[in-house]
Amino acid sequence: MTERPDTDVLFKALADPSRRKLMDVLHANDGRTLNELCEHLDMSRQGVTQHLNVLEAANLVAIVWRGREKLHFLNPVPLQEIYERWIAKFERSRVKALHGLKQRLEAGETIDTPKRRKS
Amino acid sequence: MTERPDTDVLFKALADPSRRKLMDVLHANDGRTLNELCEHLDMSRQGVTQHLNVLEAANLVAIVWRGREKLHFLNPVPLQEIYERWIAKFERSRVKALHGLKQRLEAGETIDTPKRRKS
DNA sequence: TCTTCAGGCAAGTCATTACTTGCATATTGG
DNA sequence: CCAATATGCAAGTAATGACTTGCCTGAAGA
Repeated sequence: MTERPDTDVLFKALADPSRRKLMDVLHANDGRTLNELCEHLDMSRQGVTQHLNVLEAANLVAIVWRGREKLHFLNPVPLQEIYERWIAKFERSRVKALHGLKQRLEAGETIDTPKRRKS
Repeated sequence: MTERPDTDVLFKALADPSRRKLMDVLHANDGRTLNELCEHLDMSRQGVTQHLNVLEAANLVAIVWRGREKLHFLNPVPLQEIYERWIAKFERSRVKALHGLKQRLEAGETIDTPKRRKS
């Protein structure tokens, strides 16, 4: 049960606030050009381009050329993979997890600790 | 509609394959000690500790001390935030997005392009 | 046609991150 | 009480990532 190769690309694409912002902007109004997107980010055009390349590599954004301008469209499909692989899977185990906690704690004696600080 | 501050910490925590692996291991069997977790990762104990600290900061893993050993438990709650803030939100707009694509393309004339290569 | 506009490519810088090694501390079991 | 075990803390390194600047190319419109 090893990880699909594009999973890493996907998560890394979502890991940057500027890229999430770009997705938000596209979500509000899909099909924008590069220059339009630049107006929402406080960085150089090339910076935005690089972020968009990452999103495109993760298949979260699709590109269509219209003449000299580049239109960007959201593709939410990969997000579905995250849902299935992560959210659903872990949500199902929520009750189980808390149950396991109790079991383990009751097995060992000590619970609270003296000298150890960190949580 | 700006991003909650812990959102970034959460996404960054999920962005590393070793950390996702740790979550998988905990999902398979919750409540493991640090040493047990180390057996599944090909790196030094301190490396694993640092990854676990990131997961703990993101509130994805909870720690309980039992004597000298540190038990780790999954907390799937933050994943739910991702679902609501990201998956559900963008999934709802899937049809809308593709519709917008058609509209934009029909508005402009050119669709296919000559000299431009990329995508 | 020729200037303006939209965007690409390359290389360099700076910060962050992943990981290591070495040593210190607390707990447990004999 | 003491050796072995479980983990923490600090500092260093090497790689990755985010962003910039400068220059180049192709399409549009007066």
